[in-house]
Amino acid sequence: MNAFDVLSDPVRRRTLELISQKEHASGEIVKVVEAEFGISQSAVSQHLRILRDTGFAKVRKDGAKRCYEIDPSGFDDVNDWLELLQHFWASKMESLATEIESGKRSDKALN
Amino acid sequence: MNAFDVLSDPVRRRTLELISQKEHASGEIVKVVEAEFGISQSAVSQHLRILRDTGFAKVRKDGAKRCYEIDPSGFDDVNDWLELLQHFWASKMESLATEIESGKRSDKALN
DNA sequence: GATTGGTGTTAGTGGTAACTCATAAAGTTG
DNA sequence: CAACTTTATGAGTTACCACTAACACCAATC
Repeated sequence: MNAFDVLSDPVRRRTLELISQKEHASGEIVKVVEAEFGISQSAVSQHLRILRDTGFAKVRKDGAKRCYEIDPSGFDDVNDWLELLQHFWASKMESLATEIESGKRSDKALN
Repeated sequence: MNAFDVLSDPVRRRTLELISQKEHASGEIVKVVEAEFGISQSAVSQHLRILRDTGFAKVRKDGAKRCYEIDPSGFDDVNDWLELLQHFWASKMESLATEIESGKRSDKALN
């Protein structure tokens, strides 16, 4: 599954919000998500699997519990793509600014 | 449709790549996407409608042609969410770094 | 070691989104 | 104005993804 597909699900985004602040046991995440979205433990567990498989979350065993924390590497593709795009239109804005600037200069020259 | 849902589609991402560099007529986008993804003009047009409706693209009429250019405002939600999240784990990293730093200091103190 | 708690997995189902096909609308050209 | 170009829209179909239900697995507790 693609990094953008991962982020397109609101349950997964909420989960990432939770584990980005501090690590959380699976059960804690289930509690919150169950309350806010009304879905089952199984559903949450499947989302957690996706977050693991796509590099958005890391797991640590603590007895029977599984503690999830954020894994920044999952965001690399997304960040790269967004930065590339914003670079493009930023440079377009720059050349527009330059154009306006040179326009101003022309105006001055005409005066 | 959510901003993240918009970006989850590869055709829409490719389209945004195209129009972020310079404005393109609908037909030009169709040509590229048709070649790369093998989908119809209709499908592309429907994607363009989504990009319009969600604030990712702006349109300019030029006779029968419609020229699409990027609209940065669509990215606001995405950028905000990502920045918030990265802020969280960045501060977590900071406190970890502080912890390590203070650990080093303790080591020195022990020597 | 039986039972309970915590979590993950699998099979099957329903809803949604992306597609095609057909058609409309609006502009251009001969 | 008829034919053609360019783009958008609507109806209908298909594929996929998120969900539930049932079960499996492992650890803890009595």
